Amino acid sequence: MRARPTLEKVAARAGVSRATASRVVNGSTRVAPEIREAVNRAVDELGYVPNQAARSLVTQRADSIALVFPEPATRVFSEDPTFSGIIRGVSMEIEEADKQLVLMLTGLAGGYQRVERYATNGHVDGVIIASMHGTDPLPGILARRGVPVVCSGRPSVPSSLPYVDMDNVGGAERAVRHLVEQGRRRIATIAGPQDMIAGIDRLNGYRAVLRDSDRRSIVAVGDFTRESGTSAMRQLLADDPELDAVFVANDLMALGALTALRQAGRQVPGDVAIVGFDDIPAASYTEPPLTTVRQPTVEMGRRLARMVLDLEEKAQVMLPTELVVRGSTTTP
Amino acid sequence: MRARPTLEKVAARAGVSRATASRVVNGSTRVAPEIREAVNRAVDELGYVPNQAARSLVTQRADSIALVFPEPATRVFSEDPTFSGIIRGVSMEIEEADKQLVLMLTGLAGGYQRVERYATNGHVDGVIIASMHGTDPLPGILARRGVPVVCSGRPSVPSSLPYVDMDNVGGAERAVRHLVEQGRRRIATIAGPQDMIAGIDRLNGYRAVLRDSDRRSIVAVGDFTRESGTSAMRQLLADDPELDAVFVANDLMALGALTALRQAGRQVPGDVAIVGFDDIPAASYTEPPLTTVRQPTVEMGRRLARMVLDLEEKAQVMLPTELVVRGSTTTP
DNA sequence: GGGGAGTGAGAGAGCGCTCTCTGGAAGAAT
DNA sequence: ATTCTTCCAGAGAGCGCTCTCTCACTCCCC
Repeated sequence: MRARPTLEKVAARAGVSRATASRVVNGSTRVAPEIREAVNRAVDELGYVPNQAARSLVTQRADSIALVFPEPATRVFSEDPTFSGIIRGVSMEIEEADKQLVLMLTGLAGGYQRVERYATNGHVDGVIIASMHGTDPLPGILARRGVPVVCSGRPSVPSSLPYVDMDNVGGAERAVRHLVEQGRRRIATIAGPQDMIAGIDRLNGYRAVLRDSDRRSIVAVGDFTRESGTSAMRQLLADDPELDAVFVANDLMALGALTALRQAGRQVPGDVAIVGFDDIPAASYTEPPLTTVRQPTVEMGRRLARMVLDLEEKAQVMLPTELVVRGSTTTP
Repeated sequence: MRARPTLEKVAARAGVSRATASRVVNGSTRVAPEIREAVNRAVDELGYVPNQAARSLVTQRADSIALVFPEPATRVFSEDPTFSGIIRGVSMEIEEADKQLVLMLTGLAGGYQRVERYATNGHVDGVIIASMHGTDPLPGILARRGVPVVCSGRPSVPSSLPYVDMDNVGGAERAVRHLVEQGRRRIATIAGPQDMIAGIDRLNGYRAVLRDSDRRSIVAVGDFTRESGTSAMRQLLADDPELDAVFVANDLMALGALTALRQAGRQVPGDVAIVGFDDIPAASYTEPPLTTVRQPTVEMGRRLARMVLDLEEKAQVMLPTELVVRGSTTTP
């Protein structure tokens, strides 16, 4: 491998000074066309690529941003495309801005310190935290340290930190209202973990609609895994065998609930209608296909990236969710 | 935000030279205990974190490695946990080595150039390419440029580049042999794309066993998506209504095939036995649960990372796969 | 024609760090 | 007591780049 050429070499070859070569490489307009031309030719001939470390050292910018996934998230990772959607969205924007994406899956122990150290030493220009738990201390720590931070999901304690959240409450309301409109009387819910904002909000949405429509709420709590959906559904059926609908706080649990309903001999949607949340690919392929609430995950990733890159103002943003009606709540 | 302290500041506070402070920070043993102590105290008090750019500039190392996913991979991403397994494995090793993971999802246009430029300018110490297509030119290009490269999956053109591959042939053979042992006579296959090494190898494994057991092969080709599994299955049923087993080259297509079989009124495993490949989570939850071939994806990620980090010798490695027998091929 | 404005290119000072080289002190060997 | 080792700390030279400052030159207007 030939040694990588330096700006010095390019300048020598083009017969100009290093400073001028730098100007051309960085696209300054204040360079005479013929000189610009000569430098560009030298760059091409030598295959020159700027050394990022040297550049970062003087500019104090890293041209890369970190995307942090706390451990609990990575576990769900495999079956839940929410995260891959966010990654895709973030990646697109980052790529467009010609920056780099550093992915950090914070391990079990010492994950925080690692991210904190990494983020505060000028490695990255900003951090996106795909935190599921609204009480995560990391965003606050980094913000205090002066690192630009944007969170996916609203922190559960009010703060001034920018975030991009999904309209979980609205989505849940629309889902439950849909069940009400279908004439369902006894509408239960399988809620998500109550230490995650998504879990809390979706339950709140459910409660709000039931209150307005004068029905009583029937609640079981799961942990967003398929298995927990199955056992929560069993519990609901035991608690209230007459229930005729269930709003499940995510699709994975809904898949589990579907299994429990089948085992219990309940027809879907005949006996029990079911709505999920997330619109994962599998939701289209269940029998019957699952009515669910779609989230703009890629868009979320894009917005997160644009904010942290300062391409748009850092703010507290709520993205709309959308009800996707399929066979699990209506007969064609 | 207070400015980040430099080594100079730490040295001044500890009353030593910058060189000595550097020695302590980098763990040299040739420093008197009391001085080491003093420096460490200064580091703590000041909250010093080394500036990576400056360090990279002089050491010529980047302390980070890139994980590249070509576009076709990212599309499957969402439903196929193979990639998240690899990411997890890579991430674990990288974290252990205290390096960073740069994730690059190469976009549609100009993805190669971008990765090439990025990797050859000293940004990263090595590149892991999660290439699905064995003909990908990127690994060769980078290797020629002197960048350490390791591929996931064997290149289809023989080369000396190191890779970590799954035993696709062996897995397919075991799967098909399992069908033979179950007394199945007419064993079809839904093959994967024949421009991907996994697709080719799995078909070869199928063919080898059929040849040995004196059966004729019945082949349809899909593209690893669920939909293609459905239509390939329909085609197979049309081609040979008497078939009593099908080996499907991945689970996603197997899920699709299951749908087609159900629609065609075939009992699984009564009329038709079915085996998939990958052991995605959904495979445990189909009705009946899917017999499939499990791949050590996390292990694959680890090995890839260890090789590119030079923690183990770069070689051409084949990881074993494992047949997981479930209800889609046997009745309890 | 002279002075000021404007423009383009070079010189050079660092950015924060590592690492070699040098020097001095202390202990071992003669 | 003197020389030789050994060991540890400091001095200083860069790593490759950006960016300010300076200077030379051209152009224009009065």
